[in-house]
Amino acid sequence: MADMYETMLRKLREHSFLAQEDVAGIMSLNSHVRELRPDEDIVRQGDRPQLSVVVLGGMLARYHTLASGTRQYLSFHIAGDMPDAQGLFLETMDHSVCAIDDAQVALVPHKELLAMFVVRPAVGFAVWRETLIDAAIFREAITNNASRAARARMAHFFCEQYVRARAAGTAMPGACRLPLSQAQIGQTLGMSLVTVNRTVQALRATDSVELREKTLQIKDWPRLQRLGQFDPDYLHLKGLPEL
Amino acid sequence: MADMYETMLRKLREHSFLAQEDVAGIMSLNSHVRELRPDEDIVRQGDRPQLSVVVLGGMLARYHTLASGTRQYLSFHIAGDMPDAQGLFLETMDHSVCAIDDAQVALVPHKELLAMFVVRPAVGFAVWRETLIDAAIFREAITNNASRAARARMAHFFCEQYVRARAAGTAMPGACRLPLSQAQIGQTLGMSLVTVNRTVQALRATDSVELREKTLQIKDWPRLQRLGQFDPDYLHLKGLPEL
DNA sequence: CGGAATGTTGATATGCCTCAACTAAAGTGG
DNA sequence: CCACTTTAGTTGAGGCATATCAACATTCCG
Repeated sequence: MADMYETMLRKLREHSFLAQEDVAGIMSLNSHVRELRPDEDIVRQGDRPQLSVVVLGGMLARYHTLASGTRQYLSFHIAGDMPDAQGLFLETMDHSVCAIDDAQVALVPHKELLAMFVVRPAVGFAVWRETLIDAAIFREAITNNASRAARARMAHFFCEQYVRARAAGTAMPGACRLPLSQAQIGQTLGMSLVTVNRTVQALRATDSVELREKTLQIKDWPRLQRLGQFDPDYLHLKGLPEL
Repeated sequence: MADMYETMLRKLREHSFLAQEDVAGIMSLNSHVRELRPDEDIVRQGDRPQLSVVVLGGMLARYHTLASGTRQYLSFHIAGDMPDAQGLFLETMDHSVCAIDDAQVALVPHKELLAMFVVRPAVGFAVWRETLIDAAIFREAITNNASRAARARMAHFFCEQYVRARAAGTAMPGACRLPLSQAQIGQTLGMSLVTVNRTVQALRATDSVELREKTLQIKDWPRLQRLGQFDPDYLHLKGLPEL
């Protein structure tokens, strides 16, 4: 299984320069690995976590629970992501984090991370950058959900998931894993299950993507990108692999 | 006019403890004040800013520009907010920042802030916390736009603006300034201008809020809160003033 | 004072939601 | 290993919330 240090370094180096001492600092962090089952929560709304999560494998999600009990998924996280970095500085969680499929995470004590940020500011800045990219992704989701019609909205979502999988190194050529049910996609994009189903079919009919058996098959990237009006700038990826 | 150091300290102290030396560090920052006219941009999508913005007075907004040319407003910012803190760590802006009405901002060089974060980590952590609360607000906007019907969505939005104005000290008793046109509200909540107009009226009919002449009048806070299913936890305000 | 931006109202169209039924696949226990 | 149950996906029909179009009222502002 993936090593935490390697996974974390890979991700941070995507956008930040780390000196020898910074790397050494990261390598000195204590952590332990935990396996998660599908739908299992790792942090819950209202919690005051003392550990930070680094995704090693599988997919995690953040979500809000509404008064009615329904979920709103906010973001999805794959290898290298730190889906609860905010827990480092905000007392209580305003959302929950769960596993989507089987997942492996590393847990690092907040104390150790904070102590390192003081000694090696560059590491703190790199993780900060990470949380800022997160925020950029949230902003894009606002725009996507508020101002694009169903088909474009879903196309955009698929584009993002694919590009991020590419960047994380978890994609196959022209495809990536997307272990979401249609119901979950609905709770992400704010559309009903029925509309999700029909929109998936509408996209399939464009011959640009296909979602089958938890795998997203990209059949015509330029067309999909056009359909979703997708511009990857907001992901702030430096060396975006050619698509 | 408001003093930058005072405004900034007030805001940071809402959630963070600052030692004497941290305060001294902030007081030593160089800055200059700039006046903005309504709709004037201070940072644009694609820019690489070298200065950070602190809002002293008036209201600023962040927004995306879509391919079609229409705007999607992402967030609104009042006294104490740092609406482009992300520019500190991300090369290029993925969105723009503009003034909504007449506004005053202080501009602080990135270099000075970054140097201070190294010397006084607590100041960096406080600003980081600030950006994390920002992200929490974005997440709530995702949920609001994706999963609430027009009336609840607008009620929730009004609740947020009022509570934040209270926290920033810019509110009057039972009212706050909200200098948005109905068109802008539509570009925030993802609804058409016509729907905004009718929804404003629908809310007025509930006798819980009234939006008139750029002022939000809270007439029945518990009812408005109920209508918008508003729970202020996500704003991470410590000493939330009683409402 | 005249023109532009903002707000208001009515009528019509439509995209998406809801309800409902059914199929297919996957997991479970005897 | 097969009956049984549950979950996931699919399809059709009807209704409603919201978009769109269009006209007019009002306020703002140069």
